[in-house]
Amino acid sequence: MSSRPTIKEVSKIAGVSFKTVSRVLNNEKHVSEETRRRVEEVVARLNFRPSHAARTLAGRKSFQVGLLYDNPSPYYIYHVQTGAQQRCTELGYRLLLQPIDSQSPDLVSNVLALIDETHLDGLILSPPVTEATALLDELDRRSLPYVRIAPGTRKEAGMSASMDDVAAARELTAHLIGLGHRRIAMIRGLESHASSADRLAGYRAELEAHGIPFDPALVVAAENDFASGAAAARELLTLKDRPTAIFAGNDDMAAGALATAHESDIEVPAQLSIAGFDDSDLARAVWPPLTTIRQPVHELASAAAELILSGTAPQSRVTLEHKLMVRASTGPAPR
Amino acid sequence: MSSRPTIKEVSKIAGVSFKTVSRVLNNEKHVSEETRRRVEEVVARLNFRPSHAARTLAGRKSFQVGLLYDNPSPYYIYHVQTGAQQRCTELGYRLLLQPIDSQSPDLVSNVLALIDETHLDGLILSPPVTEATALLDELDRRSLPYVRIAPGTRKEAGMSASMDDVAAARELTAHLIGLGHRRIAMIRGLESHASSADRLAGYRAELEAHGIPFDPALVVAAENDFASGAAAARELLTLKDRPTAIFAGNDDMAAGALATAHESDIEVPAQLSIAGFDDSDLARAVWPPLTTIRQPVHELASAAAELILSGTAPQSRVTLEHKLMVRASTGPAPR
DNA sequence: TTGCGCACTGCCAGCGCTGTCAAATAAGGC
DNA sequence: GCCTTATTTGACAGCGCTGGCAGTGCGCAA
Repeated sequence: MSSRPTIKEVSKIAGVSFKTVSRVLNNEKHVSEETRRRVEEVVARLNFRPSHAARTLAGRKSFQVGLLYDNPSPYYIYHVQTGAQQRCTELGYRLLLQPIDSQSPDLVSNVLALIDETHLDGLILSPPVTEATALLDELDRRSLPYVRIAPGTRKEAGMSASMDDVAAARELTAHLIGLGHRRIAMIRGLESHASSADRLAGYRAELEAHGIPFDPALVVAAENDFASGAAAARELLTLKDRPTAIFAGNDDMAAGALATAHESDIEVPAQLSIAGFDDSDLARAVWPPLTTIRQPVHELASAAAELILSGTAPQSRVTLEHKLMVRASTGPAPR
Repeated sequence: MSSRPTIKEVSKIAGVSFKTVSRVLNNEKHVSEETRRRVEEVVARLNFRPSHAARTLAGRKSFQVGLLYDNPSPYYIYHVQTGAQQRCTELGYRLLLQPIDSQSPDLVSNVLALIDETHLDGLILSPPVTEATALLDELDRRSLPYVRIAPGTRKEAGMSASMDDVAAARELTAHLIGLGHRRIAMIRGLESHASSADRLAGYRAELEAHGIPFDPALVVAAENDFASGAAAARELLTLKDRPTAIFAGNDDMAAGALATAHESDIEVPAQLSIAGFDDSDLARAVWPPLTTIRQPVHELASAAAELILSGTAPQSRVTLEHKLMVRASTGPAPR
């Protein structure tokens, strides 16, 4: 009674062969309008749901795509997940979320295990998994479709959804320069994230475009999190000729810098401007709210899902718009 | 070549029947040590992975559990996910993450569809899905095992993993009272989240235990997010006899309150103490860092996974410890 | 010597679907 | 009206595994 009905029971009640029910479920043609209606009615009445396992086993598709991630930012993960999941659900697919250690020597075999076990139809890679070239090679070899979100390397190859990190970083830097800042520091993120390099490049390019010499002493490395951002800011603020603005590679590090400023009784933005990148929850939760770049994470993920599912050209690339969000953490340079 | 090997190929190479390979894979007894070794060797060499779909179809278990959530907090979701996922992976299960609208009239049928499609072995419910009684009833009827994380109602029934919200709220309130505060306001969260009520109850109980009369004017409702927390704080701070401390039902609302204080040039904690609840990322990212209750989200989820997978008594309950995190957002009451 | 229990192994049905192909029926052409 | 072609339907194998059961070979008691 409470156990699930099968396709055969549906067919018996509808008075057709079970193959016909299968046709209706899969929206195949060559089913008369009348038969289709009758079957659909029984399906609805019995609340029948085809067994995913059986379809996967019998057919050549599993209606499942995997999402690989290795990113400790809850905000980023959350939006990647919801973006991809929404689109997948709409298109009748299931999304398998798979956290994974992108640095592990077993990365490739772990992913292949996942693929073999679940008969995945495709894979969405989010940074930094996007940069695991050994994995990409293996996927190519198996010709398993995959899309990369914000890839850093091999940008020309395969499918991807990205934003223009260089342009965004330039825009943010231009905003600071426009406010009169000349000594602009950068807290750069993890090397393993390709976008870190792009953001640095954009920062540097914009400085140069304005004839401001690039000063390596003003670039400090951190690890994409609050604590390392705070530490980097402490380092920057002890410089003899200290910067009037700090551009952090993401919002977490910017929040860390902000905390350092508070600690040192430096007023933001009166004495020091601080900008972030991502427009995560944090950007609006700290005080003052952060000037930052809104990264369309949700949309990137949903575009990625779209790309992989709607069988487009195997090397389609989508670029989405970022947006400079000017808030209260940046202001005119002090004189 | 690149396509997955099957159990039959493994058996052929190992020189045994494919049923024996199946026995090895499932760790059944009645396989001689030598045969087992030989099979395992071939499995490793071929990198064989049993098809999940086939096992599900043939067997009576799917080795899959679902995690249902409907919570807009990236931080919370992230930790629930990773906690549950880790434990599931360790125990050889796959975790299916399923966001769902707990208010939808189709909730029950949506979940049943998921169960029927994927042959789920069990379900982990996180708040506020834990309170969907129609769903719980249906799961009971089908006798599908489920665990609830931090259930609010029917606490005595079934399996659950929770913390003591009442005790935690009392502890936090006691901390504020200990600092000399007497006019302590509360920003309470969404009614749909059962823990909101518990936290309010704990706050109230502790006040009364100290002979401080409960003042309904000091309790303002908000919606668990930054913006509504900020608005609630604005309301509280315009009171003629304004509170010296605000206890917010979660960190997001506390961060909102903090922003309101900054806006109004009220010094925290010198003129106003603010406390949160959860110890999310936010708690350490804002300035000053929030005094809050550390909620063991990760551990709760992992305990929930443990409960559902290790076939314990059908009404086991696990309670985990919270911890008061005293940081800089609370201080002695101004006089 | 036979019998019996036990540890191990293999055979086969069948889980609930899809793919293939053949059969049945309807529609069109003369 | 008869044959051809298109449309709709059904029969059946088989996807890769597990469950049940029927062996097979061995040691040990009778």
